[in-house]
Amino acid sequence: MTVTARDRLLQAATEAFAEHGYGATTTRDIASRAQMSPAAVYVHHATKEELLFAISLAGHEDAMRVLSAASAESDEPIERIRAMVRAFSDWHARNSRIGRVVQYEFGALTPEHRAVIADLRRRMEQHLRDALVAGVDEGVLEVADVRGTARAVLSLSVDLVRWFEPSGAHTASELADLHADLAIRMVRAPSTPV
Amino acid sequence: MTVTARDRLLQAATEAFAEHGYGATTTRDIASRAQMSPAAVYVHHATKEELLFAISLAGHEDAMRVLSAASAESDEPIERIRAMVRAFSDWHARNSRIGRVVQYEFGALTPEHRAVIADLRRRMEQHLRDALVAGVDEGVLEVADVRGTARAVLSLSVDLVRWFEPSGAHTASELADLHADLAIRMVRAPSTPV
DNA sequence: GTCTATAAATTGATAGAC
DNA sequence: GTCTATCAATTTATAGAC
Repeated sequence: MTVTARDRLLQAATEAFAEHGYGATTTRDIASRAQMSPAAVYVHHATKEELLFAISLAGHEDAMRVLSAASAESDEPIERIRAMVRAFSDWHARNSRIGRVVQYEFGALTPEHRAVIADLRRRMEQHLRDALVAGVDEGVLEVADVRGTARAVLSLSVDLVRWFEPSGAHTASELADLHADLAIRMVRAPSTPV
Repeated sequence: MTVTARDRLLQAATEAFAEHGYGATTTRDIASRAQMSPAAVYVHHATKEELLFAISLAGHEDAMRVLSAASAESDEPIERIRAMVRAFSDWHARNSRIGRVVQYEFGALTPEHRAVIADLRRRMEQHLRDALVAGVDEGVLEVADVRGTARAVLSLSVDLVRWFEPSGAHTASELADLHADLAIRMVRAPSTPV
């Protein structure tokens, strides 16, 4: 895999956006991080917003891919949800800078781009809701408010991008395992054996 | 309570920072929202960052006050934690724009101001950790990782500022009750009666 | 404490050479 | 596809009148 100028540019923009936010990031800062001139940025993307959209779309698609793969690991609701939360937290921890752009810069997208991303988000949330409903139907989960609980479970995974540091108290794996455990405790029917 | 120009300014800046982020907000935008000239902003605060610090400090102190008050409601660990999570989620839902500035613009502060805010945050987290440890000692809670679980419980309350809308599917009260319930399920010892 | 006017620097994006 | 140079607009912040 050759690292192209376009790759360097996306990497540089991701770091800059994650560090200062989209609006506060200058194209000169991006260019400097990617070791190119300010003008070279515009060879690859017409506007700064198009750069953001490319990063946000790829990030959302990768997160969705990871969530779907985890969902397919098991047919049993508890193990399925455990795998989904573990994978989602793990992804956000290992890709915390992309995650920050993905989660915090949604409002900076154009209305057209925002609609594309909103659809991806809806599908991710629906994926988790489906798993919760299946578990309730099988009687192994007890979830009074599926919509709110799905949001809460996702909050657990997503919010870590706000503070996670690889050098911190937990590795990505440790945090993912902890979150998976906590999520299961949030939704498991009391009668279910551990 | 008279609404002073300074109040209008803080209110305007909070809304602008929450909507576009600190870096992307212009002093002209703030002035226009507060119905004053661009120059009038500088009568009340020397720099844009001082405005941010004033908002962030007041927000953190108010959240801390709410958390402490809730903690004092009960001596029993489960009810204490239920009250703390309910109050913290409720505050973030009812003050979601202040919450967004408080949570997302930490990095935009000067190192000196950042240190002040970091200390307040440490104390809030410690407050919740103390309640968890007390519950474990009394045998009503089962928490393998106090530090990680405290963070996770706070994530539940904090992350809602990213998406909460008063016109949405849940009111602030409903969401706060749900989060309090979910948090208790995360930490309660299985043997404890509901 | 408010305004108008403006300084001084920085911004996103483009022109044109190589 | 990269660069240097630059435009036109916008930025934070200030000067000075009222």
